[in-house]
Amino acid sequence: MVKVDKELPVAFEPAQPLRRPVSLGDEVYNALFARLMSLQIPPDSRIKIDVLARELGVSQTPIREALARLENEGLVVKTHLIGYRAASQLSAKQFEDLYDLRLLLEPYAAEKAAENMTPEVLDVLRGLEREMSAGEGDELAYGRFAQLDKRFHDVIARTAGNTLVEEALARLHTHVHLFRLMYHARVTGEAIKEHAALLAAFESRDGVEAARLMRTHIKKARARFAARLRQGAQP
Amino acid sequence: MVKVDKELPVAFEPAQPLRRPVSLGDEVYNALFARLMSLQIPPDSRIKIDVLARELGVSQTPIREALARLENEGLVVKTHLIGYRAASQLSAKQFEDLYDLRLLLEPYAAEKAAENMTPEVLDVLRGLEREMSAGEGDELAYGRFAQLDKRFHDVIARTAGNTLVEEALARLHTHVHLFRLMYHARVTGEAIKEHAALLAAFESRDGVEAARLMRTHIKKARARFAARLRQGAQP
DNA sequence: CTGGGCGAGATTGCATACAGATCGGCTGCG
DNA sequence: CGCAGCCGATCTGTATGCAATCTCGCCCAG
Repeated sequence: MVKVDKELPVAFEPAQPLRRPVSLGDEVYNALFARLMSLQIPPDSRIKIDVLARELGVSQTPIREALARLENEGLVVKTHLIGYRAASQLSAKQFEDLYDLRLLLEPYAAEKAAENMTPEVLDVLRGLEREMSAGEGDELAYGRFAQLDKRFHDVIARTAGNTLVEEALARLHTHVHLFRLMYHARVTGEAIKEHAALLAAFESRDGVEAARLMRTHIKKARARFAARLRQGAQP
Repeated sequence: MVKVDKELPVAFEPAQPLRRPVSLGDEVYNALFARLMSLQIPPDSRIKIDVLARELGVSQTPIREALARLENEGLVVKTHLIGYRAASQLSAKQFEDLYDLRLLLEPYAAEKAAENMTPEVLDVLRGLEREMSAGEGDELAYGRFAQLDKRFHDVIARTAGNTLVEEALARLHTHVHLFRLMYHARVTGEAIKEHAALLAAFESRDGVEAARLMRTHIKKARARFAARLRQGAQP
């Protein structure tokens, strides 16, 4: 009981001492996650446990476990005695809520990240920015841009050093990703400029400036999608 | 018992067409949640599926489902081929992270709540405050105070109208609750005064003031627990 | 006599197959 | 055309075999 103080620091050690074989449930989770993210399983479509079990060649137990996890993350919804189905597309209200929350978290993350910035992380961020710039103009590669952008923000969140904030943001980003795939606003040019400005703030470790830039970045991103939404863009 | 939990959702979701029979998994979840919250299952202790199955008189499937949900909420952790165990007590670092996050979310929630405040919600909040004041000085009833305080904040989060923020905060509050039970700082007097001030801001629908008051309330709460932590208080 | 390494039994979770219950749709009758 | 009842599909929950881990006693070296 009093060992709490001893064990907790260990939980933060970077290296995992033992590599356990992954559970089937995890594999199923990853498979489903990928299918949802690629819209291979479209929103609102039913997800049948036994079909998946046959398809993936496993029993129903790991499927259930994976679906339970996905439900908690809001990617699928469950109705008792009816079954699971992929979550609906975000409504306008949910979209606003999501960006409000991002506006609360991401500037903070940027500020902390700027303070904790290391040359290594900076290199990673520069690399991601370079890849995003390289693909500019290529409309087909938008999915790739979205992935890189997600990574960019995830790295910042991780560098901030607050695990809870990092997890909360990771959760949001998956939804943003789905939203993007449906209403793919091809406004990568602006986003790239905003990322570059952020990088400059990170280089000089200016937390206040990084927070400010992130705030405007998120606001502008929201505005870009909101315009798209009002136009009634269809997938 | 105040029907806060029942009445508020109704206000936001007017018509629930059908009351489906609750699934066993949900019941198991509630049972486990209660045991964890009451420390009947202490932190770091192993949670054996088959033992629970016999104890609750159900099979292993619903137990697994409940545990999967609890894992996503961070209340239990799973190690592949080892099993589940109750989550560890928060470390000092995690405690700081948690309060940083609360500081980001709760002032925002208070501001929005003030803007959306209705007489009905105000009544509920007043009722909760009254109950908390009534129990003042009674050390044994601290667990009860903690519950009321949690409700108080939950109602505010719900009134803010941002579901994502509400969910994020709900998640944090469960951890705060556990933390409190271990290091029960009996400083209810101060908290009650801060709640009263908040109520005044809600009455006048002053969002900016509510946000400010909430910020100081959270900061002071953090300071109260931090002092307790440094003293090395034991459960 | 003490301490460390090793292995077998017991324990536990993982995965599968199966039975019961419920829902939704289809068909046929009024 | 509408409604009632049946049937297939599907989910929920149970029982069981299997694989991996942990525990603890044994043996051997120092």
